[in-house]
Amino acid sequence: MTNDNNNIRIVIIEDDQVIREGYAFLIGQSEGYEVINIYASFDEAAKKIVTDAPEVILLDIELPGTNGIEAIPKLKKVLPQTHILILTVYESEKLIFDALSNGASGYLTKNTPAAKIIESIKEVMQGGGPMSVNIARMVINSFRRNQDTPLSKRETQILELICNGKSRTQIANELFIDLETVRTHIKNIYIKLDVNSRADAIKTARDNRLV
Amino acid sequence: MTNDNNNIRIVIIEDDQVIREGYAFLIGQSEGYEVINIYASFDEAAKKIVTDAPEVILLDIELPGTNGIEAIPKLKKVLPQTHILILTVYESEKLIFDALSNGASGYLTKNTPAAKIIESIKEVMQGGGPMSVNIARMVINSFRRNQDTPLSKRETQILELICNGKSRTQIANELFIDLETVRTHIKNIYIKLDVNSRADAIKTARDNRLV
DNA sequence: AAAAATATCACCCTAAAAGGGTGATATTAG
DNA sequence: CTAATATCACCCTTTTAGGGTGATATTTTT
Repeated sequence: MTNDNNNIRIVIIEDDQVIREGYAFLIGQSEGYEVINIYASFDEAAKKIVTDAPEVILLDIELPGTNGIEAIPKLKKVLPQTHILILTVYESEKLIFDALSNGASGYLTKNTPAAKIIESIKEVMQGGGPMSVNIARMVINSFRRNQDTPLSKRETQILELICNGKSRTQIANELFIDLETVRTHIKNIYIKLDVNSRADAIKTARDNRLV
Repeated sequence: MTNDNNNIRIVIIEDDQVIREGYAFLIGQSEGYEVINIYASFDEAAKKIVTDAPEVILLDIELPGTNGIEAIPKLKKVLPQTHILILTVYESEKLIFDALSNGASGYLTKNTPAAKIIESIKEVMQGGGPMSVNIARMVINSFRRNQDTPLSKRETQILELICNGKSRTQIANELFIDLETVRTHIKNIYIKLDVNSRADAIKTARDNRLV
């Protein structure tokens, strides 16, 4: 342990005492890292964390009181420059995207070895976005379009514009085709997707990654 | 070099001869990896790649003729199970998302050390999604919502429903509030975003990551 | 405690848009 | 050569969107 103030200042918020103190010990004894404080919940951390002024927060999702996902925007509000690294057992797609859209800088699962966590802390400080490999795959898949769509190219294109909230008229103008042609395409899209409204078409499109 | 058919079968498509053969050599001499073929362009690869039956393709973006981005869906069409790893100097957000949405399984920049590339090949075979750290940050940032939105919580919620193509009536039903209340919120959203149509609101929302 | 922002509802209005039905024709791709 | 695709046309009714102007209660911030 050193008093060198070039150390990366870290705070851990994690309800499991064993994990919390385990990580604190492992990270704290690494050269260049300093665990400023550890907390069992966000609510406990809330009062003191601003004065802790951490550069990186290791945050669990399952916490008593305010859960980790909800805690992210609150933490970012008082510590905008601080990087938040999610460290959790959960691999649900919804939780991952909620965490990232709320402002998390990375997402690690708890089976991650300590060395990798320590490396990830440095990475996040240098502008990286550390993720466990399986998380990365989920994130990548969320971009991937379905390769076997029932829709033709034109229909996909029009469906995309519908997802952008464009009206038939706007679509017609944008594609230099007649309003009636747009209508026909939309009708065919509806038939193929088995829907009968824009909202349903968008939902089906998103669910099946057609856009 | 070994004839062991448990090796990971790799094809490299890369126009720079030095890089192409350099990678081929480095990967080929690694235990468990086998470079089946190397090509200078997709068009050259197209004829033979099906019989190559690679498990992983290392693909450059800047290629003569068909570029790497366009090549991805064509490759996935004839080799649906094959993982495509983009290996390029480009770090533009558009190229990254185009690559991923076209079906790439990972995205590495060319400054990546050979050892990391070799590790990434194994990772992608095991269901991971390897990315360079800076790429990962860009991908994560694409999920991140703007923290200082001009909109209130309710307005953000309604804007999200608008992005899902919901009508005022549907929104009212979903939120258990009056149709007129929804109207008022939408009016206020329009004022705050300085727009006057759903399509423009959606565009502004997406551009500013309000949703 | 006062001021500002937010969430809720009401009613005026008109033009645009959506959705369903039916049919036709030219081009393209398998 | 047949199926899919892309294009356009006209019938119809109901819903939606957007603008204006107002009120009131709650919540948040100052």
